[in-house]
Amino acid sequence: MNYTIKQLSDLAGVSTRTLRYYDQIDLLKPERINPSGYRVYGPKQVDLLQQILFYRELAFSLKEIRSLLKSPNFNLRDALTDHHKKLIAKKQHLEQLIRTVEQTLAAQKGAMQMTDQEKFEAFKKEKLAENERQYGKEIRENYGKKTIEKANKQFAGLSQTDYEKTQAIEKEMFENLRAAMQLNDPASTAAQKAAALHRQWLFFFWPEGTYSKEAHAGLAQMYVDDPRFTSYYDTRLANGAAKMLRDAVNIYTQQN
Amino acid sequence: MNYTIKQLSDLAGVSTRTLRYYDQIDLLKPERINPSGYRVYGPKQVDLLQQILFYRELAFSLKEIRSLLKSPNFNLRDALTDHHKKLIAKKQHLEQLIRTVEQTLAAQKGAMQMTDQEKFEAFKKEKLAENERQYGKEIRENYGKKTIEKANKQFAGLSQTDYEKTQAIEKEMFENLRAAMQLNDPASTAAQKAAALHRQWLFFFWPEGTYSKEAHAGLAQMYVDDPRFTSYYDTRLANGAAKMLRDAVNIYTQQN
DNA sequence: ACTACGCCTTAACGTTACGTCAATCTCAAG
DNA sequence: CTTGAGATTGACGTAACGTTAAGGCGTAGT
Repeated sequence: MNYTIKQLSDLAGVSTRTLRYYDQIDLLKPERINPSGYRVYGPKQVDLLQQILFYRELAFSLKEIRSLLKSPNFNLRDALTDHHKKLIAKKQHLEQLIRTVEQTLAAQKGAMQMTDQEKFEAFKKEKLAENERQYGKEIRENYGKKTIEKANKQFAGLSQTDYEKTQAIEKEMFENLRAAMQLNDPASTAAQKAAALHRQWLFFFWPEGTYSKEAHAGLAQMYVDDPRFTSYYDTRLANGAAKMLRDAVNIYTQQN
Repeated sequence: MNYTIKQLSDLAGVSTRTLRYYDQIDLLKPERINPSGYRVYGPKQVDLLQQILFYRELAFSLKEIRSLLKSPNFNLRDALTDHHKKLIAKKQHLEQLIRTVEQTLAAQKGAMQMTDQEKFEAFKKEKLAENERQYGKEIRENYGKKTIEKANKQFAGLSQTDYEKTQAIEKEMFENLRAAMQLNDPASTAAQKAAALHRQWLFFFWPEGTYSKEAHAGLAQMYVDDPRFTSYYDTRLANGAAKMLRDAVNIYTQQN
């Protein structure tokens, strides 16, 4: 039973290029070469190819396969054990990746819902603060203090008491975050308190049931990745505030 | 805050080659080039690099990252979802690989233990059969039938009754396998019966507690991969017998 | 015999994300 | 002025083939 390159490639389900390549790298040489220069494969080559493809499916590199099949004392056991370790490591890496992507996705979702209800609340608040800085005096003069506070509450969609709570929580969080910045330690008590307060703060803005550790950690990551978010924190405290909060939240969500 | 290529590379923890490459592929261009041809990076580039590295950690390709960061309506959500799918697929593939490697390892282990107790039993049996064919008559004449049977038993380390059981089981298995070969269907009742009998047969030879589905499936795979094993089955029935048994065992171990 | 068509050959570039020289130029310090 | 660190471009190497390109067999139909 002799085969041309095409016949063998059809038989084994690989391309002819693959077989030529295997020839080239001395992995699978044809039995002989006919007068016209054609490669001729015999049954031994068929068997060998099967072996090769078997190990290839196990994601061994061709170089490894060559070693395995060539070395007389072919140490399959060790090679398999070693290979197994590598695969496990790869898998764990992949799982980490997937977790990160899920976090980012969750944060995205959170952010989307926020923009759905009229853009990220932090921006709203920022705008409100800006508005007040710029026009507050004027408005207050015209309509009185109560009018503008009421407007602010409505803009954020919060009740009077809730609005006051978020203000207080955010203030306290910033204080703790400032302390954490001085300690430069995201694991410090201050930093962890800031993370916990951030969580509390989020509960006022995120739709019910939206909160999850992943979304929280993901959002914190977004604070660092998206310059618009970063500025919100960095301008209020100092450069690196967003990073500090992210690191604190990462630790916080991992521990709780 | 301007940086030379080395400074930025130290800051970000990547090589200068990487930065030159990113420049080359239009992923991250320096802010400007100074009169001596040096690359000069500014804060915007630092931010961009951070973004790039963030997505790179998520295992996005550089091409994808470029699209993500360049397109104005950069659709992170869809990209992430898509990416997530790919990662999951990769992970499942890896898990399949790991299972296969584990099966192969388990089979190896089984085979090793067998060789530890004097080489794979099937070979022993083969040798015994050969011995009997070649010298059986002579021995029988000299020592009588009982002597040789006793020798066989001892060789395999089995008691008299166990020895007879294995003989019966193997015979029945071969009959079912033969039927399966004619049907050419590893899912057929005959094939599945053969697989079950093969399992029973193994129990006599494998050390207690050694049996597992993985080891069983792995051993069956070895029957196909190792020509010595293949021949034991193929010569007793027909070409393809080892494959049929493997396929049957694969189905069997998956279903039970 | 001629031609067409399928299969064969080698050669060589493309892919990914850089690592690693090599040859040469610039800069700051001693 | 020398020296050594750091800068530049250029080019090869990596893994496992896919994909042309240009040209030589083989055989079947006209």
